[in-house]
Amino acid sequence: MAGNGGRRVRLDDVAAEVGVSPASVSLVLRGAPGPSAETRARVLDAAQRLGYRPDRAASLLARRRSRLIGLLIDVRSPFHADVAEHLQDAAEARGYDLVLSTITRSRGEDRAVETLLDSRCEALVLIGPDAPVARLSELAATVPLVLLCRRLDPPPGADRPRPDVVRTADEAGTALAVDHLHGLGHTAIAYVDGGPGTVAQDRREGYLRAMAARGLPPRVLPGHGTPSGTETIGIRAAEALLAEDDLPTAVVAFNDRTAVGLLDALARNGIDVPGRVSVVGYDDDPLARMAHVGLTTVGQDTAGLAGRAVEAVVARLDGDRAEAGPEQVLEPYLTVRRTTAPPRSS
Amino acid sequence: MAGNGGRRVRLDDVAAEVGVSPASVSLVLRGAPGPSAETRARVLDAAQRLGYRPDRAASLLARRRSRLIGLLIDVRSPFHADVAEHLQDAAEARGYDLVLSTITRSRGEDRAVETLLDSRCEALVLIGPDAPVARLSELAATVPLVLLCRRLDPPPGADRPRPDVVRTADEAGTALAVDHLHGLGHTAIAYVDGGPGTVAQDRREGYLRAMAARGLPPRVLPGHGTPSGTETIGIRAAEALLAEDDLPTAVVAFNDRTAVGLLDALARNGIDVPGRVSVVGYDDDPLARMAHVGLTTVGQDTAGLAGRAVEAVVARLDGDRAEAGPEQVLEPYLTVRRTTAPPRSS
DNA sequence: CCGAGGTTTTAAAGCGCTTCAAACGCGAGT
DNA sequence: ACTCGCGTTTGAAGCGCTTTAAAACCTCGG
Repeated sequence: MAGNGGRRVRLDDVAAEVGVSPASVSLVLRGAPGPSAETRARVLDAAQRLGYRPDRAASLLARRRSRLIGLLIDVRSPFHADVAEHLQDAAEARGYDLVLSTITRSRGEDRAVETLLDSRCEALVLIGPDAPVARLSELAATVPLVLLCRRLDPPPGADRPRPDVVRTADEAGTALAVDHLHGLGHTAIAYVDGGPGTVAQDRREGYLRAMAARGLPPRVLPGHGTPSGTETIGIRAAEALLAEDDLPTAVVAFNDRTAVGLLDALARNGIDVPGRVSVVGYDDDPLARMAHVGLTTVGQDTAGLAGRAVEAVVARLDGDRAEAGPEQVLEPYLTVRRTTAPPRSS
Repeated sequence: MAGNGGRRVRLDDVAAEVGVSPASVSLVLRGAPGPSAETRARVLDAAQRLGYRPDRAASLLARRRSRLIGLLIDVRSPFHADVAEHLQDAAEARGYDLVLSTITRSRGEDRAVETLLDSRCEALVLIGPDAPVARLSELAATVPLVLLCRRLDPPPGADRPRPDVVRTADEAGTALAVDHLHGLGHTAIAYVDGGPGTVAQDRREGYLRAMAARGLPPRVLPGHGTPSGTETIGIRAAEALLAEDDLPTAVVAFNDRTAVGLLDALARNGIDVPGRVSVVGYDDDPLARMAHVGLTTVGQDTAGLAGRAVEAVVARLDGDRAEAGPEQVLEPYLTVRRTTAPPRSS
């Protein structure tokens, strides 16, 4: 539209065009009450005609409140991307905006968080951060903080500031997987672990408890030595299983990526899935949904997680809650695809 | 550090603490020349002690130039993430900062670009945008624009504003793949196409020309009907190949994801790779690098692309170039992994 | 002891927008 | 006619930082 050669259109330009004060224009453009219907129409028209676009920096600076929520994600994770999208929507619905900052090889969590703080965020949402509890508690003292998909363990002293926590019941997730397999008739169900980290802990714990509850012998394949939750772990696990020549009829993996590694190694060795071995993953990664993978997996309610996170933020910011609310724990769900079936009728 | 209960520390607070003017503090903090060594030290110390963090919005607003480059990416693409990281570094080295905006399901290219414009970006870099040439040309009239990995075809009229273009020679990429396979002794080399789009066009063209140059009969498997460049295309292609019972000894895929689909479908049907069929992908996706995939693939010089893009931006912004420079075309390179081998000797 | 010439420091004017108290009309009430 | 209240508009004071022109200070040679 504006094929003008010069400067960018400012609020004042619009005001001048219409013949009202900048104040009125500002009110109209933000839908604030006050201006009459006629003024509204004229301002809106002029703004449109001139191709006016408000300057975010200026607006941000002038506003008393920024209504900005900072989100820390790892841009490489599809799960994070998914949550981010839902957060975006949920925040918008509550009149907030999202600023996101991603961690990269050359940019750790701390730096990314600093960026967010510098951007006038009123609250922070961190998805599965690695930072130690002490650091998180310290941060929570500075700014309302929500931890997504990460327990706070061990909890900081009762007098220490404490972030809100929204997460999935990961214990229940692996239990769900065991349930499903047991329901199909499996009894020899192994588990591929995902390394340290609270999430991996919970999932393993859930598996162990579910097995115990059914009187089944657990079998955990260690997941250390490689980056947590990667394909490599799955490959190693498959190799270990094959070497021992003692295949279970089903395997639950910590993670979809790990499950995919497992799947691939099994295929290479001519082990039919789900004919000979059933496999269940965790995360409902796009990877799992890929047509040729069709991995049965445990999914998390990303929309729900996002919604709760925003609610927690709003409760602190708009409500009067100064303290963290109770931990919010959502239930995972099982998506059955093509990698699970009853054990071979021997 | 700052366990203070109150407001955030401002520039003035630091100034007051040290006993100098805010102006001096500003100068010191930005490393501008002027302040004496002693003042520097005292200011730095105070800033540190008070835990001062400059407010980006305010700083941005006050600065004459924003020195901000807007980057449009699709957060789901690992390739984009990779480029973004290099761009970050390259920009920083030139004294620029990156603002990134991602396209999502509910947020098209246009909206994402608007966000960038609202953020005071002085220039925009778009990675493989879908927008039509006319729209891009229009945008280029508003702000210096760099197109990454996307030809401008057909070129807008000579009098129309024109973005800079930095891309990989995709024709050369598939030619490289054909070279490699032919060098190994393959002559029956098929190609799995990737749908419409300039990139897919170039790659197909490169394949066809390379085959023709060697007097080999081309064989293109169509890639339409499904989202461009996905696993599904590869699976369909494999099925088509198997149905015809006329397997080539090698296949070049438009894309790594497509190649992976192909690989998987072949494995399911007991076709050994690379024993019976060699496969080459394109993109050097993390997917391809996964240990159990080991896909031979054509890679792009992401660091180079990023560097050129930033150079183009700087040339327009700091240099005096008002017009777009010549199109920059970088050479792709081949990474040989485990999916290619000489054809079965027979 | 003065002023030139250089180095440091600072006052003050914004950047483009929001906000809030105050001003302004205008018909109703007295 | 005069005040009151109400819906609408606006002047002006910032938001926290940068920047520039000018002031203040210093060192020296004359």
